[in-house]
Amino acid sequence: MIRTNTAFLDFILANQDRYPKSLVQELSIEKGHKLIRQRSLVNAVSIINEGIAKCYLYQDDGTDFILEFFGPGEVVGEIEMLNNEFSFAAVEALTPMTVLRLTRDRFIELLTKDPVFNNHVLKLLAGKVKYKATRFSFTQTHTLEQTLTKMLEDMPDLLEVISKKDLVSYLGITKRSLNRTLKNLKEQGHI
Amino acid sequence: MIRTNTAFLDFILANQDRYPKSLVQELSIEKGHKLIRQRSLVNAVSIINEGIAKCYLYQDDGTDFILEFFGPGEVVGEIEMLNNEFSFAAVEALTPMTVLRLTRDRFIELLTKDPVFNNHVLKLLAGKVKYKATRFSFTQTHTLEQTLTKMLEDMPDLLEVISKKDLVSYLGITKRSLNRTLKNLKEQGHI
DNA sequence: AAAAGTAAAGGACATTTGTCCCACCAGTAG
DNA sequence: CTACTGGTGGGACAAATGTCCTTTACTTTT
Repeated sequence: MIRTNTAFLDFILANQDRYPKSLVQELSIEKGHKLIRQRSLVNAVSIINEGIAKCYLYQDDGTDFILEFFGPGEVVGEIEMLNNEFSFAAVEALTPMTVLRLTRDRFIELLTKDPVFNNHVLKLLAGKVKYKATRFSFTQTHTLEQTLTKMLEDMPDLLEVISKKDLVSYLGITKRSLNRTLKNLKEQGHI
Repeated sequence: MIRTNTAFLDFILANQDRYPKSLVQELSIEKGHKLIRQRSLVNAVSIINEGIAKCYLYQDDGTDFILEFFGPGEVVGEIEMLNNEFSFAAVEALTPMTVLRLTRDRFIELLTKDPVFNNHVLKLLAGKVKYKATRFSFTQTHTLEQTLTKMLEDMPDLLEVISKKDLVSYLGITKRSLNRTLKNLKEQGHI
């Protein structure tokens, strides 16, 4: 549920000496800081080194919808870079983070000149497609109780790591529904 | 709602002479035929030239969930190819189709040797991510009536092109709910 | 045209989820 | 200490959606 990509992070870290500091900049991000704002220009790609971020959309009606939780190795901003469009989602640090940041030019350069880097980006995009597809399919065709049960099986410490507020946004439901369902699961002994 | 990618199709068609027939094979597909089966090996990438296909997941409980409708220029099988995994979704022709098919090796070769081809694939994946993200966010945070209203605004001939059965799978709802909501929209004069 | 078979529409009720609101508790400013 | 604040949990009811089954409409057959 918190997505990671150690293969890519390892690759980047292993090659960091080949990428001068000025081009792959290591940054610390405070909790709550936005790596990307919605509907803004994105001019850098960030690879998460440490920490967790949420990637979410906010709708006209004020509700947030969290698409993914990003952990180490996940990449942020590449979609906007490729599409040459304003960001369609926002990304915000849920914990203190460190990220490796590539400028737009450097990202494009690596993409065209380093086939291994290019392949990592292709795979990572394919992974995002697959993740969204399976997650939304499941969420859409199962009740909240079924979805929550599965999430808690996959990640027993879910409720310690992700705030209820964020969980609510991730599932696209209300606080009330989450509380009610958690209560049911407890009464049934599933938690 | 039916996704297309004319830029990519134009590029492929314009370069077809450079790609020998044996390597970019043009195929006719009958309505109902599956371009990809779920949980199977995929050894070719298909670019849709004409016709419409549905890309869907089937779950354990027997329900289908349609992820996207693909039209001309959309690409099928590239995700499995990149991830080197069995297919996670199925793709089936809704109309008679023609597709341009690349073998695995040819796809990899173009990806590594043709930067323009590579860039098209990157963009196309980024587009799929964005499409899924915005669509699911909307569906999850709006009622069926709101979602249907928007779909009918975007595509007034929706009900003529897509069967109710497929619409139900696309929205992850039941036939009953669709009928009820359509009836309401008619009574309100929105259709 | 009548009968039979099949798919689509919808009524009645059940379940799931949302809305509104209140009670409770911890922190903290006055 | 008191009063205010923000966050959390949950009761009561409303709305949305699903399940089950009947009715309608439309083919096909005879």
